[in-house]
Amino acid sequence: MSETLREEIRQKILKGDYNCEKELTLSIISGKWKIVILWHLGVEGPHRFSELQRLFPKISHKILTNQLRELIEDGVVHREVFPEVPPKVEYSMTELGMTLQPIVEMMYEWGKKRIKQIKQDIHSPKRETDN
Amino acid sequence: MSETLREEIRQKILKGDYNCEKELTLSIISGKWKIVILWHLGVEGPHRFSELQRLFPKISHKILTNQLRELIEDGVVHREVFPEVPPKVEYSMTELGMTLQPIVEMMYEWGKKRIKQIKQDIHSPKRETDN
DNA sequence: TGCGGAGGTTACCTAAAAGTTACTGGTAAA
DNA sequence: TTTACCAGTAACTTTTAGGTAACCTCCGCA
Repeated sequence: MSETLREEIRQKILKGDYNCEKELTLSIISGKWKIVILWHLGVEGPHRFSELQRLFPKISHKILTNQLRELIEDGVVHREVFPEVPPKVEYSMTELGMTLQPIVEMMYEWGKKRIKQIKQDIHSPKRETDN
Repeated sequence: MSETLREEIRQKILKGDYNCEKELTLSIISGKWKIVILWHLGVEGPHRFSELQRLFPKISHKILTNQLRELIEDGVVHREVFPEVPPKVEYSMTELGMTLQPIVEMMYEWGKKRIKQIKQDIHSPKRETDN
């Protein structure tokens, strides 16, 4: 069986531990590196492990594996091993994963705008009109 | 000064601790109860503290305060105290918060669809065609 | 024979998030 | 005069996510 969801999440669904369906979505993209990974795979196409490592120099080896595995278990990322001389493993978005892209995209846009605002607020004198 | 962002997040932005702007968005909605809170405030309008408590019986008093305060600090939720007999405090979405609604909505829709799929998968025999 | 590159695992540690419990203060109704 | 309601705070514990460092394998090559 190809897994489609982390067992832990499946349990939560069955037990009714989620207050609402959107928490499932959040469960899947929550993780310090997951949306960035999703974004790169979604926008730029497949990447191998070492490419991802280079993309995020601060992520540790283990954590990257970890984040990737969870994304795979949740069915949004696909892992393909090429039986080659030095092993080659490619990660790509699944069809399901691609359906997440619009959300990731919106989060990107929202964050970009918000950060712009914030930087402006920092550099311009604040008014004390509200509070 | 009315805060617009948790200090901790502001620091991350300034220090370049985010790999990407979308992580800011995630920082704001991440939290076990935040999107549900946002959803209710956004769709149903203002709620008082005790109403939210009744909405989510499993959340503890302190955690609810906590989640609300972070949402307030991040500028997406507004807190209004009515100086009344038994204290009354109302929480509502800010304008900024409302701009998050489409994202919350999409996450809701995505989660709903996905859970439907998963429940079907659980109840119907699986094919072993892939993997 | 022993190094290096690719991807992976394990044991362990730390920090942050979530949760519990018990307290505050004011008033209104029993 | 005691209880209940409403919102909040402080002290403390538990859980979980993230992170470090060391190890493994397979093969190819110097």
